[in-house]
Amino acid sequence: MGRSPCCEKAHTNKGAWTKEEDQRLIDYIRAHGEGCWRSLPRAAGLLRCGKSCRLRWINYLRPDLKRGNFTEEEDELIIKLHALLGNKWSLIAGRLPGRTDNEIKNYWNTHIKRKLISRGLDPQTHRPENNCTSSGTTDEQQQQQQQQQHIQDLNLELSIGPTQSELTRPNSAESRPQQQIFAGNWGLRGANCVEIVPLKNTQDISLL
DNA sequence: AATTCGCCCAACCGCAGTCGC
DNA sequence: TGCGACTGCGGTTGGGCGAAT
Repeated sequence: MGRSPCCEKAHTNKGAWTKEEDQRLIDYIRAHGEGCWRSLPRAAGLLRCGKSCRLRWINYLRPDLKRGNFTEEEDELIIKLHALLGNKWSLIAGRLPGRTDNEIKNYWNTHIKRKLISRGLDPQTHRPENNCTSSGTTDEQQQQQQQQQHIQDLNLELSIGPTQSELTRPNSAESRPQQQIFAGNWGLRGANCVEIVPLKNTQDISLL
């Protein structure tokens, strides 16, 4: 027996949202707030599953969303955060007000990946793709190496502590050794990565 | 003008974590 | 303590659209 489906698929709409559906969702959330996604579609009179409503709200309808192109500063910040956190899009989005994880993920896959490749860097590891280059490095390559060195110089040190619920639950957090990821001056607090905290100094990531 | 190609992004899917009973 | 329900996340897909031919 597999897990039960998140919703009754036979009676739900799929695909692009209509303006009317958007408006219903906005009206409902304005009146009742976010949450209870499972019961929201029925309460709001939408033939959608809760997951779909949540995604639509978070990625498209939320009033605090910043639409439009990413700035050069945002680009660099995403690159730094990705070097720090990997594909933790929700965490990265948390440091970019008005941007969603989906938006950043898409932007990464369509723009930044290519940007890094053109700099000769591996998009996943942020290291030079071809480290067996022979003699005669160009200025551009030297620049790339300096940039890579800059990322490595961040002296990243992440520490992951217990979540709030773990802290309040007996026999959980205190009985478990603290997990640490030595990745720089930034610590991740909570398994859900609720916040990123500076551990020593922040001068290398002044944008954060 | 018609067709093809490639890019972009909204939306879906499956999994894992968390919560409540 | 175990289990089911619910939520959130990351990977992937596919439709729309503009550029190229």
